[in-house]
Amino acid sequence: MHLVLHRVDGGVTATPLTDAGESAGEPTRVDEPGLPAFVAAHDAPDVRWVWDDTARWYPAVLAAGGRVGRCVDLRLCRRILRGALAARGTVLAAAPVDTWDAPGQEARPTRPTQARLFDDALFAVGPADDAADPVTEFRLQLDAIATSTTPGALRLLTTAESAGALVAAEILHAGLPWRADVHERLLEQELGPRVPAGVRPRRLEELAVEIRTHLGDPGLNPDSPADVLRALRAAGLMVSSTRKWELQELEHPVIAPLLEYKKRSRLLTANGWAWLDEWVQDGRFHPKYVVGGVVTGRWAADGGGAMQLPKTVRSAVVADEGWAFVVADAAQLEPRVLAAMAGDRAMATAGDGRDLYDGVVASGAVETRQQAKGAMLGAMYGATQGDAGRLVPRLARAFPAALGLVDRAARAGERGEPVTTLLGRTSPVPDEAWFAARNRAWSVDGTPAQQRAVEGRARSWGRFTRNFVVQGTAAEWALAWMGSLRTRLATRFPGPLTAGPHLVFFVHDEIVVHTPVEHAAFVAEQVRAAAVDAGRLLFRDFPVVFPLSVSTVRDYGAAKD
DNA sequence: CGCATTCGCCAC
DNA sequence: AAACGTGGCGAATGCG
Repeated sequence: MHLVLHRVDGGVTATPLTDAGESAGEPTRVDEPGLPAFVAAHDAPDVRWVWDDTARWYPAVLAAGGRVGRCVDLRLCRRILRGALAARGTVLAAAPVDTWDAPGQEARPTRPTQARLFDDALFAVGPADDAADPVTEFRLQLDAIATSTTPGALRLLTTAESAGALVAAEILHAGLPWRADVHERLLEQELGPRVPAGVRPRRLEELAVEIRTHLGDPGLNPDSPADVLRALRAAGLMVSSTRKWELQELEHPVIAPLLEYKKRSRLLTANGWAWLDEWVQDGRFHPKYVVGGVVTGRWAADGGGAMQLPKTVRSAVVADEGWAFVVADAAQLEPRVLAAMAGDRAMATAGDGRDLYDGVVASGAVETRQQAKGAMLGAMYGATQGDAGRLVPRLARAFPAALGLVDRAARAGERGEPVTTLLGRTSPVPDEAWFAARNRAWSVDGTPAQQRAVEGRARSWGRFTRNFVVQGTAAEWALAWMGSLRTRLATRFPGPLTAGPHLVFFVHDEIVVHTPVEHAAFVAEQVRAAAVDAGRLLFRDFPVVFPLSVSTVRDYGAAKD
């Protein structure tokens, strides 16, 4: 049973449809304020809410203490289906571009102007009517999935993506517990007492003085790479940039304070007092995830740098009194995903019951874990040089199926063809200029220089498609993992979201659940069970395992990584 | 002056 | 020692 929500004539209609998309009764009219209560009254295990954009509908439900079990996020699903190679021959694929192809425009709480306040007082303006009919769109999508070449995979992908949208909305709502006092103590310790924006904190100023002294340049601005580079060269140091890894190699008294300055300066600018003021309210950081925000299907984050939360500040993430965090990280997720999607039994065996890189060493392909890791990442990223590049051929001999899969993806990309993830998310193809340049280079008046440049660009696109298939399928595994965990937790704790264990953070292959201490063991068990679910959903009975490292901690900084 | 680009670091 | 994927973000710098 589906209930399709639609804003029309100043209110909301809920249209019941069968699973096949056929009418299952008359639409019900609800007024906007009554929507959360309506959703609460009608949510059920067999109900799937259909709406244009989860971020536009779900926050009000959550704010009222409600939640839903399942949904279809039409905008996210449209984007997947529109691009999917497997749905290329469908009516949807041939339909002209319309508003469903536009990015989401969730109701952003913009500050109303005086004029708006005046209008609102007069007319009590609610959200505008929806331009497009979600029932029509939903049926178009059902048809696209059913008539695609891989209906099962696309059904799973769109379901997982929609579940992801629910998770993202719930994390935004609940927020990550954040102790501003702990964070402030850390800042004071690293930088000195708090200073106004634009003023260099004491510890940084001391380091700046040291740097200037060592370089004999009293006017040096250590925040200016150009300035620092000039000064380093004037001091006789041969460097091509001021990057950390390059400076680390040098022997000079300025290097230590300079690296120290860069490290602390980064803390100040990325997660200093300004960040704390802007992003932490009432003891919570509310990460706004963008589901499918990365081409590969990975999530992105909008503001606050949620996907790049430095290890150094994670100690400020402290569970509420009587609560704990269950932190779980999928070990060597991408190579395991690659082994499974390629059906590479040798690689699956390497990862069975142990660290996968240790297993690669045990297979005899390479000598050390470090080599195994470097070569494996190199194979998935397309390394051609250095240690990794040299070792990739040895992996190719040991694991021909897995390496063959990424190589085929790379070659398709080099030809300008799309590639797909396991469930059918499809890569973009290069723009017209890419093809035009290629054709020009290989025409009768193409020059060798043009041909070299074009080959370089082709290899670069090939590295993108090589990685796309693995990164994108790993993102699908993570969606399935979170989706399954979410359902498991909701089944056991059906009340308001934040009254029981709930997801509060996610980074590609790692999740954090905030839970009452007494339920931590149950949560840890469910997190592991959900990982098994995800493996089965994607790879059925292929013998690949997805081990997790799970820790129960009071603060995120204490989690094993 | 605002906007775009570059540099460099953070995460996976 | 650094070349090998996906991103966000902030300060400095370049440009119209």
